[in-house]
Amino acid sequence: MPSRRPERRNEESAKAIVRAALDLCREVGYDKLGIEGIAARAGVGKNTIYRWWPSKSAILLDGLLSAMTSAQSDFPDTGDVVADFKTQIVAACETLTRPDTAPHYAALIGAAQQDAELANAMWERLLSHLVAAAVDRIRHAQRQGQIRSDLDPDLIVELLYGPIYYGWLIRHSPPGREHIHTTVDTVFAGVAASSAEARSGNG
Amino acid sequence: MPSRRPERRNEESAKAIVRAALDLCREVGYDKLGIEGIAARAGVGKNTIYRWWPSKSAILLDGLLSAMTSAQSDFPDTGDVVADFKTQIVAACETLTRPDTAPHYAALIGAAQQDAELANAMWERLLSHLVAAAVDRIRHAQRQGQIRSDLDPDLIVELLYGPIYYGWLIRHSPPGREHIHTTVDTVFAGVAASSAEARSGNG
Amino acid sequence: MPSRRPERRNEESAKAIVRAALDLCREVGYDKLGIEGIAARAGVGKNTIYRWWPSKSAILLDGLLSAMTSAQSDFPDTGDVVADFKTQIVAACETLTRPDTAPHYAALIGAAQQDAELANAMWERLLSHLVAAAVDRIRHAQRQGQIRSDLDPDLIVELLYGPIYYGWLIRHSPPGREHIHTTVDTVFAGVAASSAEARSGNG
Amino acid sequence: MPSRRPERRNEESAKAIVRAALDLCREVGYDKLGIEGIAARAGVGKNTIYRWWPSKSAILLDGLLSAMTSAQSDFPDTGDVVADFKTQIVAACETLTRPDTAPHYAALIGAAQQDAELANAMWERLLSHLVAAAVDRIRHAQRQGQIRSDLDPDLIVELLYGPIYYGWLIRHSPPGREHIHTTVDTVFAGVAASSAEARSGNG
DNA sequence: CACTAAACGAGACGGTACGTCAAGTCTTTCG
DNA sequence: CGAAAGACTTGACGTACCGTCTCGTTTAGTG
Repeated sequence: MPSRRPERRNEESAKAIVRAALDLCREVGYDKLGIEGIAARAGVGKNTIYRWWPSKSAILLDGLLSAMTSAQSDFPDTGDVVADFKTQIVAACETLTRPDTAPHYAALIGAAQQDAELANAMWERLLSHLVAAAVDRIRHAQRQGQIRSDLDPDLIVELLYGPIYYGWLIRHSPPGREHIHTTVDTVFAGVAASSAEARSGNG
Repeated sequence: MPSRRPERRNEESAKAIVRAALDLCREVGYDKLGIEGIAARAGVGKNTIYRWWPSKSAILLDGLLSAMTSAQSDFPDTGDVVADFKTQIVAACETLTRPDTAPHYAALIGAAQQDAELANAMWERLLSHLVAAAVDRIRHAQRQGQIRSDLDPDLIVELLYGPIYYGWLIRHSPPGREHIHTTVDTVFAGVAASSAEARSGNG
Repeated sequence: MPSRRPERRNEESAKAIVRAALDLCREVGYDKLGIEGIAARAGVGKNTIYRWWPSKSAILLDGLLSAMTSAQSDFPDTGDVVADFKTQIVAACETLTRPDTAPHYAALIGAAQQDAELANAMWERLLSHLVAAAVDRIRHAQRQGQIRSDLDPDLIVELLYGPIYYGWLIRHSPPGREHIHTTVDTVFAGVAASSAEARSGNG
Repeated sequence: MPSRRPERRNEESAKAIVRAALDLCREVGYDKLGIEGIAARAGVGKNTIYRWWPSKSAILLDGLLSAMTSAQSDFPDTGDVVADFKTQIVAACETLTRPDTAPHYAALIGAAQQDAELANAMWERLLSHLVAAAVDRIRHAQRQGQIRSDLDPDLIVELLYGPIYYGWLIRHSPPGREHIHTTVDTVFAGVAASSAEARSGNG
């Protein structure tokens, strides 16, 4: 979705555009964010934007990514899977609370409901790495006997992250450290190997 | 949000407007849905729309509500809380899959990320009843000793519904019956009273 | 070309648009005249212009016509055809010299070289009446024996007006009264009935 | 207006540019003719055009001149001034009818109404020679007693060419041989020395 | 039953932003 | 080092909707 054409492109302009988009989005809101406003703020022609990005959401996605360079792929592995996930989720949830990422991320998730291409790009560039790392960590814990091995690691990721996103997107309450810890604890109580005898059939 | 003014209002036009909005939204997508299009399709003047609704999302919310008259407040209580939630969530998730509700609901959730008033209206009119009923059912199970009583019922609702919404909104995979059952089973394994000895919160 | 749709139209806006077009054309020139400028100057939305006129030239044509309400169809007939044409041509040539008509008329003639529809509209609304009146006057003089009756009246009109327009459009010298009189005298010397013996064959 | 800078200039490119301009003007019309289109068609960078010409009209003027190398300065002088002018005007009017010159010439005359520099260049490079030659021929005829010597030769040129241009630019009818001959005959009837007794100026 | 007042369809209005296009300038790259 | 290629800022284009505002025309509901 970004820089499809690797040819001679003014990186200064590109940065100014992404910066203007991020700032304006925070100031006026995603709905009132427009290409003209971004161009004016960035001191750039509209064409220069249209030349390199197909839509305002693509610009914001670029901006969001560059604001999220931390805690990406280095999933902690201390041996204690529960503690590791607490650490990781708390870190990941910064994106949902920091004022320079939260509104943009929420807006993009909202827009992605209407834009399959954006949804795909977000998955590819924003989430797939994190989810893959989490799945790996879970598999590792399963091999170590810490987690029931009959459960799909993807399901466990959903159980862990789902409540956070649900609270954030539907209930509009940003996730706090306490809340995350309780959630992770409760989920792991259900997936821990020690409770392998838990009812696994359906009713 | 709707019919705040109880004065003489043409119910035929109102129905035509809501119907036109629902149909057009499915046909052209929420983004390209516009008041002019709705008015034209409904054979109605634009003023008639603006007189009774403040925005396209308000119209869609009215339409979505009237398409969701089923399975609202009658939460089952068979004594088996796990089975009851499976039943209820499967029913509730129809909204996330039926083609006459899913796109509108997703669009509204997306739009609500930018519109606090809409978010509030959706909570009030769409979700609060369901969540309250679920909370009640959980409290009942807690009193019966089926669920650990040290857990906030709201948290449990999040654990149950969160993964579903996460899968739907973020991963864009509609929830299936199997998936729901597994999710509910796994969550209840963690919240069941029998696993009360599970670690309930370390640092 | 103007007001094709007679429906409810704001005449105040229409007047403001035509006035703004005339004024701006004089101030910045026809080439730099644009719909946006006219709209801004007239305090009007662009749509209101596009609704009633297809192009800037159509607006100017309307404006030019309303500035030329004088000396239209009342061709003088004093019995002296030469004097009558002097009177009439001098009057008609005001359009080519008055600062509130000359630049617009020149611009429209220029634009008409690239726009057959405009050319047609100008002929129909601007010139055909005048030419028809002149032809009538010539026919009358022919019946009275003042002008050779073997000559096409249209040719005589060309001989009379052609040099004026040529001087104006090609040589860019505005026609003066003396010049017009000399031209008319010289042409009538060639078409007068008294010189009927003039060589009429070709070489 | 053209090649002011005599430095190393690629004559192949120059020719390609002029050719492209002429062709494109005929194909898409003067209004839609643009520098970008010319550059693309000529396989040339835009800068190469801007380096040597200030505007599209300057390119077309160059092109038009090179397409009019015939019948320029060699005004016939057979002794019969009427026949000579018939010959000359018919030749000159080829420019107004040939499909490789007529549209460009009309476009340039139209554009010159808005561009004094272009108007000047056209007079200097296109017309002044022809008019000077015609004036010379008329002076010669006056000295020979064929034409009234009290008339300004310039006026006679206007009388001869004016009707042609008027018919072409205003009435949009290309000049035909018959029409030219009749016009010339009638004009000369008025200016011939034999009709010197014609009224030469009353009030 | 006429009268009045509103809600209605229609759509013109002043605006704003869209995405496209070309202008003329500037920079990079190649022959 | 001139020229091709083309990215750049600028700004107008014509379109599409916005939300507001008349218009006449129904249509209730009241006097």
